[in-house]
Amino acid sequence: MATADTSQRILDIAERLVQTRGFNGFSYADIADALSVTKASLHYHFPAKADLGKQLIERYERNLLAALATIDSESRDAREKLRRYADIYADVLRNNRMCLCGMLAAEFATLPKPMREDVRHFFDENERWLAGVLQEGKRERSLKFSGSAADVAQAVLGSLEGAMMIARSYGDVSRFKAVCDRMLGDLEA
Amino acid sequence: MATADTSQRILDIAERLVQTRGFNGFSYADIADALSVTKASLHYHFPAKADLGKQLIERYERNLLAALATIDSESRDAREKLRRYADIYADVLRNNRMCLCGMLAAEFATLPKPMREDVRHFFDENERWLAGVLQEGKRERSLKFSGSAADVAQAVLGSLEGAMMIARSYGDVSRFKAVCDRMLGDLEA
DNA sequence: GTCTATAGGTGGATAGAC
DNA sequence: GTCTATCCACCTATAGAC
Repeated sequence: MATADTSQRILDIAERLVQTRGFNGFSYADIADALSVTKASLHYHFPAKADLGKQLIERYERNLLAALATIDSESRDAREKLRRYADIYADVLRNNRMCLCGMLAAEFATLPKPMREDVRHFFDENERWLAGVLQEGKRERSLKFSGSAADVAQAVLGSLEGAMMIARSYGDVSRFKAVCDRMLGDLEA
Repeated sequence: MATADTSQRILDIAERLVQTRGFNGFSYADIADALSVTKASLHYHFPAKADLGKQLIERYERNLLAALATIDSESRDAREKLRRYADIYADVLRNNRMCLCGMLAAEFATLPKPMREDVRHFFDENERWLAGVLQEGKRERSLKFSGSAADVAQAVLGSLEGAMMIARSYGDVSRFKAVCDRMLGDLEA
């Protein structure tokens, strides 16, 4: 479709801005410039910046869950699922972006409350999916780890978010890939 | 000393603000309120916010390097050094703060250039020290890992920063401790 | 070194015409 | 739905008195 509706185009621009500059690092004026509309017309679609932020997270989570469903349906084993999950992060970084919610986690204390709950929910869903994959991998013997799947899921998520954030400071995707491959290698049976 | 000089008191307040709210999340007015002085007097000590930010990172790094020197001199083996390194992060988180440079890494794209270089330098120093400790641990057999010490150092730093950032979103230090203990356990021989 | 006062700009947000 | 015009709060920063 060449004609995405206006709200979606606003969200596209805003998403890029948050992932590169943070929620406190962009303004309605930035979006207005990029879209060649006025600030006032943006307020028609998203009355307050908090509304925009909340819908941003919710769309981001929906898109991720859809991607995870695709991975679930297309992968042969848990090992492959985990590899493809990490690839999602690498692709984001390749566009010089940070994970939307990783970025918002840093700004957590300054976020409107409704956004905070959504950020946590995003992490919860990631860990839930990861724990499932890890458990599956242990059962089928494509993955190995000690301790609970939930604990490992938290460690994996934290590693990816942290490595991503640091690698972006160096503008160096290979740095992320190295950390990533190491972690995946350790988990593979 | 009850009488720290004014510049240091300004840096103390600013440090807390950056670690909790980010560099774009506080203003000179916030510091002025906390110190009961006017904004204008702050500009006498730090003409521009970029100057304040730069000195903030440099002091933070000096303090960290001093702490690492203490760890080096007081620890029996590399295993203990690594544990105490992780404890520094846990203590920061216990004060509801994020690592100063982890925070700035998220805001990297919006930072004044001189601050960016200092942030990277901070990470470099952390990794350099970590790689030394890891190498030492391998030699003396208190630590074990595959691959290069430099690669593992990057993974460790990324894990701690990421786990810290996510745990802070939940206001849950035990979440960080769990990830941390798991990682350290894997590295101990 | 700290103050008052203020400049000059940008932030999010609203009213009302078209 | 998008525009012009505007509000008001806040931002970083400076000038100049004390």
